Amino acid sequence: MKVEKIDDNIYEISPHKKNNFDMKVPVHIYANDYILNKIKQDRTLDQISNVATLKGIRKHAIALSDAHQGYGFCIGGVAGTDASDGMVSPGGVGYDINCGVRLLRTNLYESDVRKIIPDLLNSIYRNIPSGLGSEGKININYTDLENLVDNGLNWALENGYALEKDLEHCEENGFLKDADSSLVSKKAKQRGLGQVGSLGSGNHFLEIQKVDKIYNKDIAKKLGIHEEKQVTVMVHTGSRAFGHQVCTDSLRMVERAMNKYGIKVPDRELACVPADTKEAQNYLSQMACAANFGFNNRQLITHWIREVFENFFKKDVDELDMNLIYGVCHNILKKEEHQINGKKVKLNIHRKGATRAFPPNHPEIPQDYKSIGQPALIPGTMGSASYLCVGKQKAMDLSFGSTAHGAGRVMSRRAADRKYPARNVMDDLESKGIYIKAASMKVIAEEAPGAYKDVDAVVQVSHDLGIVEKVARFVPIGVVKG
DNA sequence: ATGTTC
Repeated sequence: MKVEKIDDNIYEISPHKKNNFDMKVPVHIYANDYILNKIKQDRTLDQISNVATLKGIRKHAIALSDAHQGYGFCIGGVAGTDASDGMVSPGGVGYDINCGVRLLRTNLYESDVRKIIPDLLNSIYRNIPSGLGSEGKININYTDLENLVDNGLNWALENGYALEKDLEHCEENGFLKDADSSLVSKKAKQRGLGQVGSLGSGNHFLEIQKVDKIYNKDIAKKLGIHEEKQVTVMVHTGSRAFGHQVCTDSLRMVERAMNKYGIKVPDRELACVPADTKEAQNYLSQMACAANFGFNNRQLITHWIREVFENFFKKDVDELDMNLIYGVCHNILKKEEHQINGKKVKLNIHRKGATRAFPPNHPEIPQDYKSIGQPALIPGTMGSASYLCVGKQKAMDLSFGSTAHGAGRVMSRRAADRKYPARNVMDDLESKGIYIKAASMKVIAEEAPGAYKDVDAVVQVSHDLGIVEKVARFVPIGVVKG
């Protein structure tokens, strides 16, 4: 497979025949030498080239600077398919539907939290169920859950778990309208029922961070970030077993439909059906339910974090300025309008391990952020930095308005578990002044910083390409891992 | 990511 450098930080794989399937568009890879070398070490380029063979794909298939191998599609991938009859693929969203990140600010400083960080984290840990199979602490029945997934964050708002302004600062206002819970299996509902408001496991985390560096003071100020050492809180989780089951169910449905319609793809994991089939629409409605689960999951966790801070600092949310800066989705499919060769087209944008990064004045941006662009959050792995960026016009040209979603693995969980003893990882973090509270030692090894790419390099590529602008960098003080 | 193997 020939990978050709066509510009600074841009590599291309030209369309060619691949296992008897024609690539319909080129692959574009956004990387520097270090990242491209990492990306070449797994099946990423093979997978994104397969994506380029899908019927109805437009312009280019994209591997972002955090790309690594996933199920069917690579993670750190973006593909836009014709919204009328192009392919819709559950693997292009992934199992953790609407995994995402939100960033809360505070008016506290490192000196306010440093000494009490173990107590603060323990308290958060007690208040927010974490770990594999963890169950939320609210009691809801099937009807409640159906309301929750059908109405997104409006459910949280009505039930006293959200502020009006939380919704305004959330991608899609925390509500995908295509949701139809009557299409979701009883099994998905049953698995999700106890998990609303739980952190989960793997790379999901909750971090108390401090501002490490501000790159653009004016934009930072508009986002409520004022100086170094200001404390922020970041939440990274998704739709738990509910979304996982929706993906499993949908893959099975789509595989059956492919047999029925006689659709062939170069990799079985790329199961897909055209957008104008009932199966594609069924998947999109179920995916919307899982997305709405994810929005509410992060919202409940936010609510409980606020409670803990209120108790600790004896001040309310307003006094602490614990406002949501923004919340983004990582794994999601959206019907969006884009321009290709000067023509407006409607596309189903699959973002898998990719963050929407719309430029200033885009209609989807909240009113108070219109002039600065959509905040795009790019978390690192535990012990490394996270970034707050804003989307730029170039993102519309290069990546369907998207950027990377995180550092991106370079090593499988199993390999990391073998290579990094959890004790050593914890000692390393503590020597850097990072306190960690984890549900298991295994997760610490699997999520060792060395198992990921360098997030600074990942973000720098997006910044240098001009698809986002760096606004601020954050480093953790304390981490809760599921 | 996930009651980590339908």
